[in-house]
Amino acid sequence: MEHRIERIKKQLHAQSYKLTPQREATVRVLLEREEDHLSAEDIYLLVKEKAPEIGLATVYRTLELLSELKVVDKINFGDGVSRYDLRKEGAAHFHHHLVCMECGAVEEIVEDLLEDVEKKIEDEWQFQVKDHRLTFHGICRKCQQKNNANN
Amino acid sequence: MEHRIERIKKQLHAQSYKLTPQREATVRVLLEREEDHLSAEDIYLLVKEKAPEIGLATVYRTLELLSELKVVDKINFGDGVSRYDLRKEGAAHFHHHLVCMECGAVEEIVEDLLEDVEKKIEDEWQFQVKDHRLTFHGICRKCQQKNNANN
DNA sequence: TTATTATTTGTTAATGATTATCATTAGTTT
DNA sequence: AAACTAATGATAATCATTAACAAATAATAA
Ligand SMILES: [Mn+2]
Ligand SMILES: [Mn+2]
Ligand SMILES: [Zn+2]
Ligand SMILES: [Zn+2]
Repeated sequence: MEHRIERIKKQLHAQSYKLTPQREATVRVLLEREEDHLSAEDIYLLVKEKAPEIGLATVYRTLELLSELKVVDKINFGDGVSRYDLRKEGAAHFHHHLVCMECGAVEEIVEDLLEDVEKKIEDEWQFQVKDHRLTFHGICRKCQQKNNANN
Repeated sequence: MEHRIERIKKQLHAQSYKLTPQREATVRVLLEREEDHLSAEDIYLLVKEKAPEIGLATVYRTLELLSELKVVDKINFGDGVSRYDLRKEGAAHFHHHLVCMECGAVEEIVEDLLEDVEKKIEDEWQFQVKDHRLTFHGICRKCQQKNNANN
């Protein structure tokens, strides 16, 4: 944890930004809830527990900044809000998601499944891939079992 | 064109919805601009040229309805608006996109590049895939050439 | 140190996309 | 025609995000 904060601090300094207490508190929340996919509002409420004086705009600003630094990725699952997702340490590409259409659960896939596809895109479409977004919509394991039980 | 409208009409009737003049005008705009990725507002302005009396809310309602019927897919490229994209006729899955980070151009890939990946997801994650969203972010052919010329 | 300048923050107001409300219209069924 | 239902258009409401701006904080110069 401290290790990752140190690294983010360095990334900020490299662009001559500072790791202010507000920014640190925000990063800590993101680290603590790494599995989740929190909205700005969610994050704001959690940061408030650590730093009650923080303002919502600061959280938005921090998340924007962390997006620029590619510390977080901003995603949209189609409900009306943006969600912020910590990049896996050292990952070149954004990880994938499995979204259950029944229960809404979101599972992460860290393994990069798109290497072959990207090669194809670069070769056949002459498009130079920098990053990707991949989400599967379907039925999660739990819901499949639940459905089978009720039949 | 007429053929596709007929088919959409049948899909609507199958759920006992009607193809009203407003809905038809909206569908016609979507067909005429099939390559594009229009926002609700964009579509509203285009429909107004055919049917000036139409209201914005009706356009939203129609797009919502067409989404339910899977005639269109609602997507979000990260600017603040939802965009609506006609499904390719008979396609089981949503097509892919290449978004240029420099000029913003959006290219479509109709070929399904994810069959192997989906098989893997189903086998190794026990997740039953119904659909997917795949977008690549990078540099389009044109911008690559432009960049090379300037070096 | 003190004065000056640049960053960052919190509060608040503004914006802009989407949704809800509701009276009106069009279409169907008796 | 009367009664009922579905769909529409105008408008107001909602809600996430951004902008504005004065106050606080940190960095730098004098
Ligand atoms: Mn994730
Ligand atoms: Mn498309
Ligand atoms: Zn589920
Ligand atoms: Zn380009």
